[in-house]
Amino acid sequence: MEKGKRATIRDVSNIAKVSVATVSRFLNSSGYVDGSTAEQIRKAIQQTNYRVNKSAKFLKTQRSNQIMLIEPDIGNPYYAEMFKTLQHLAGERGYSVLLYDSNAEAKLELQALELMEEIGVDGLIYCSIQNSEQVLERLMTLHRPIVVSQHYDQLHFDTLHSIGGRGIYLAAKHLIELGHRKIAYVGGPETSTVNKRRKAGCIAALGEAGLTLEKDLCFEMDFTMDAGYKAGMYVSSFPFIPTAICCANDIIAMGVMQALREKGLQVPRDISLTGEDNIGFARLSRPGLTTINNSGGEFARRAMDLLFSRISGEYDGPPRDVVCPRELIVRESTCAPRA
Amino acid sequence: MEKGKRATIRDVSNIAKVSVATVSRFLNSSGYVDGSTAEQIRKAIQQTNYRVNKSAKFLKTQRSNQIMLIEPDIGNPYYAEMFKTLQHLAGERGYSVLLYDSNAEAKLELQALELMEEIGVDGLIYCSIQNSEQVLERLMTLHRPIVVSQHYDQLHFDTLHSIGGRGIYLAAKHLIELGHRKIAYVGGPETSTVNKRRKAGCIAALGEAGLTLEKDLCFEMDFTMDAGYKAGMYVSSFPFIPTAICCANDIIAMGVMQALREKGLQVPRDISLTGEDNIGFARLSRPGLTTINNSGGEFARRAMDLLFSRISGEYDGPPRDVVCPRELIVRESTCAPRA
DNA sequence: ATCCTATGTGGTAACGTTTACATAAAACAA
DNA sequence: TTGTTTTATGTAAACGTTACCACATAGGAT
Repeated sequence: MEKGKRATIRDVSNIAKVSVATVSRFLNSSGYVDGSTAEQIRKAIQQTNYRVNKSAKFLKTQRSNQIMLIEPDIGNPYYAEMFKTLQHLAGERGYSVLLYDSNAEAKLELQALELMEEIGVDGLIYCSIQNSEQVLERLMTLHRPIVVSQHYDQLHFDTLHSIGGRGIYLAAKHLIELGHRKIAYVGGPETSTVNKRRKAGCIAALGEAGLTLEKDLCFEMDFTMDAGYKAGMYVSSFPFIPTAICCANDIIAMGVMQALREKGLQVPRDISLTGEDNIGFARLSRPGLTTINNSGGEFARRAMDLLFSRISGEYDGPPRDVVCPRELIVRESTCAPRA
Repeated sequence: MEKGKRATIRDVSNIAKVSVATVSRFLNSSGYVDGSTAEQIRKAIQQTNYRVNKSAKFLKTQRSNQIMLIEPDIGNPYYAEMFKTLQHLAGERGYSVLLYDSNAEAKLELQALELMEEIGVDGLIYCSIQNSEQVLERLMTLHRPIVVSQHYDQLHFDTLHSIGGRGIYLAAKHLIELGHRKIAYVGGPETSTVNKRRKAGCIAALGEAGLTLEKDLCFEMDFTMDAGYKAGMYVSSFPFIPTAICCANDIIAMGVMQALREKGLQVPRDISLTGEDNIGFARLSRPGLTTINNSGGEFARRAMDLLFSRISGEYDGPPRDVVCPRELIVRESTCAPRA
């Protein structure tokens, strides 16, 4: 073995005085290898500091033992938790996770898919807040297991809509049951499918109570704290402010809360506030934010199950549509409106 | 080409009626290829939906065009920003970034290094808040460009200590200049090198003013919001509370702020508060947090420069030690103490 | 006419694995 | 004994690239 160069299986086999095939069998526990031989090989590996070359292995086996996660913003604690859990679970099965942050841009999503093909990952978990036709088409040409975080009427892949309208529906319903009638909605970009669904959830809850979402109480901007802050500043300058605000996620709600506080409005006395995602900051904020438990970790677990049942070949049927259950977490940011 | 299988360079060459060598030259712009031939190849690629197989390419070239980022907590916005910037910059040079979240555990860091060798990444950016001898040793056996986020007295790798004691020093100095004399420190785990440096920075500033860090005003727990919250609850129950608290990072400060608020103490009127990192939440909190600008993006940019100068072979000298400049950002969470 | 250089193309040996397939000894059954 | 199964090992052909080498043609310069 040359100095400075990486040891190969051949180096090991030479030192252990066996064939490469035997070393390979030893490494993969695939086939017979004698105890004393194994000991020789172990020594040789130790001595050479040998590590398998994954690329060569993949080339032969066509299994990369990698999965890819595409998500729009790793700065969002929801996705950070998802990634961490995913990495952990994948690790247990000998897989690693390739994270691609799409910044919510379709162009970058497409780039990620290119990369994925070139690398030959075994599966994909695709989370997006928009809905690019082009991406969808590309996804279909990928002949690999895929889990998508959105529901499609015509199912092509396994879907897991942890991000649907159900959560906001529950939150809005909670507000209505508390007695609120004038409720605002602060969501993400109008074009975002996630936003559409969440808004629809809000409207549905209002509808059941014979209420409507007033046009000037519906803010569709961005899934960020900044956007929430702006919406909060805006709405609190109205002559007749709503008694409650239903936000499409927690960080928007944090922004809104900030703005209200600056305007001298108290949550929940003057105005009730709800979020969705149950991120750490929501729990520790003051008042604690009433929100929807939408755990990135829980999503990761279910997505992993779906993905691996396909990768392992255990399941090979039609696309499945799994709904991530959700529950309302009532904290101090909501109460009955003042009479 | 078989149906359902991935197209190879051979499929392309067959359809375009040229040799694989020519196709390879075309793909890599390495060598002559006639205009009309190029057109044929282009068509064939289109038709077969061909994508290069990175593993095979790597096997031959020994370049993976991947770099790895190891960091302790992607849930921390500082690291999230670092990753995003890194992915962006790397993408511009045709590289992709493999993120490994170590959860601040040495065991996982070692796993990451194993993976890195097996995959054969071209470079590593290693961020850690501890200092495992074992990891350090392992790093030295890796014959690849490495950038480390800590300063070592004996330099073995390029280092970039964006995370040093300088920031806290500036913050503490700021507090002292405002007139504070009784200052508390809330940091991370005692064993963490980062914590040690930051604490040292705090002590240094105090020392210059002839002050010391009182033992019962020094809290070393964790770099989390929860820990900050606990420390805040604790310190505010003292009979003589300090007039200022110097936190080792922003999320600790957020936790402290929460606790103080619950205890009825006003920031900064009753107590001044500083953080470090300048994360988004710090800017939007109320009052805005006085902090140290320690941008993950800036770190990423510098780390990338260091790493690529080595990967490209442009630089091959002794290890370099780069200091990330830092600046105090004064917001509303600090003011002079009440007389 | 001859030589040189620039242009264009193909053949093929690696790169480091895995995995039939072949071979052989040992263990066991009849 | 003989035949069968189990255990143990080696040989060599892929996997999809790249890059070195050889070769061929064309156009210019001498």
